[in-house]
Amino acid sequence: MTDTAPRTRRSDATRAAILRAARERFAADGYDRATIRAIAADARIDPSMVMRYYGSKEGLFAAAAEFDLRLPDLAAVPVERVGETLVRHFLDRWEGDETLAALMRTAATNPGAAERMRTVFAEQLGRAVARLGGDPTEAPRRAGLVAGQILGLAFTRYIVRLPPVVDLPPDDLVAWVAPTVQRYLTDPAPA
Amino acid sequence: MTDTAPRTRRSDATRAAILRAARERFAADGYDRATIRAIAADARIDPSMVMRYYGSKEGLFAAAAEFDLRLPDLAAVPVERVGETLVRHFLDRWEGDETLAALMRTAATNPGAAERMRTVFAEQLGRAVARLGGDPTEAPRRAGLVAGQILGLAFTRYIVRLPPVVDLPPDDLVAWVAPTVQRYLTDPAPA
DNA sequence: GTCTATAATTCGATAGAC
DNA sequence: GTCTATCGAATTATAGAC
Repeated sequence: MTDTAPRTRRSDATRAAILRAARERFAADGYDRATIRAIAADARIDPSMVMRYYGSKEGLFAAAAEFDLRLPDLAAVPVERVGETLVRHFLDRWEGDETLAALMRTAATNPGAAERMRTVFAEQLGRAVARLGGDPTEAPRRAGLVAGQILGLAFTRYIVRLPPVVDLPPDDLVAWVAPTVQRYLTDPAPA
Repeated sequence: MTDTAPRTRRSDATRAAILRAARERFAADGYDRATIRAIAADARIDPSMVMRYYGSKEGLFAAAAEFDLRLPDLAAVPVERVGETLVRHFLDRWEGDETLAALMRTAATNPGAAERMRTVFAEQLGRAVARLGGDPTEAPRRAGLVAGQILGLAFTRYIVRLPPVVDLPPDDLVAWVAPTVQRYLTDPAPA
């Protein structure tokens, strides 16, 4: 143990560059069309490095698709503004991070990514909704309805890029959609 | 012109079988993962037949992705029930036809399919919304918001298959979501 | 009209030199 | 640690026999 390279101190920079390029490519092209070769070219390294560091394309995607919604604590905001808070948070969150787009594009055809998506929304959003109080047995359903509206917004704005939705300024979007989320979260279940 | 095969009467049955199989495969797997070989195998014909009839994989998809939302005339229903009518119609429409799922899966990564999707929703849903009366300059935006909610519902229920949304009976789904669509269609624009 | 055979690519993954 | 070389598999598309 008296060698000159004491630490397992490989090129963490390379590793990070791969991950960054992978996120971009997966976001832009989805799982199938994003090739290891293209990702490696973006990261300015050899394709075989990707295999060395992440084992396989699936392993790389698993690492690239780690996603924390970073949801705020809904118990800390006035209950009548949870809808607005949540919509604005999601808009901010994914305007600055393409990972969710990558996950959506991939989940459309890849079962593993769909499973990941189910986990992310059931656990993270489910937990945030549960903290609002209310009937605990209803929390998953309310979270599911919110996910439906939020993901539909993401799909039309960032994936399909429907012009009227793309052109709407964030504030207008919040004004339109927040009441929907508010209702899914706090209104009594319909008869 | 006195031949024994007077009509360009090729095997229309084969052509239809290809189209049916293509719709199923594209719906289940998306564009990239749905191979011509698999589609041909489903249709019990040779892969080269697909090329003969549709020219290319893109040509086949274009034919398979023709999609008519078959929207009802919203001017013919009581204005306070247009939301309910629309949500119920969409649920019925795509429970019985996988083409929309195929289009969504493919639009996630294929620019041509995304363009098709924009056209379908802008033209068909846009026209239906315009028939409701109201400010014509607002119709596209309202249609876009409705598309966001509706497609999000489809994405969570049929693509990602989020359990709480999958488990909700259609009637409950209508009860929850119809007010949202109703508001996007008929409420005054928020300040 | 239908099928066989194959061309031309492209991709993920591996082996091994340096 | 990084790269060269290549394998084996899968794909779309074409040429041509029957």
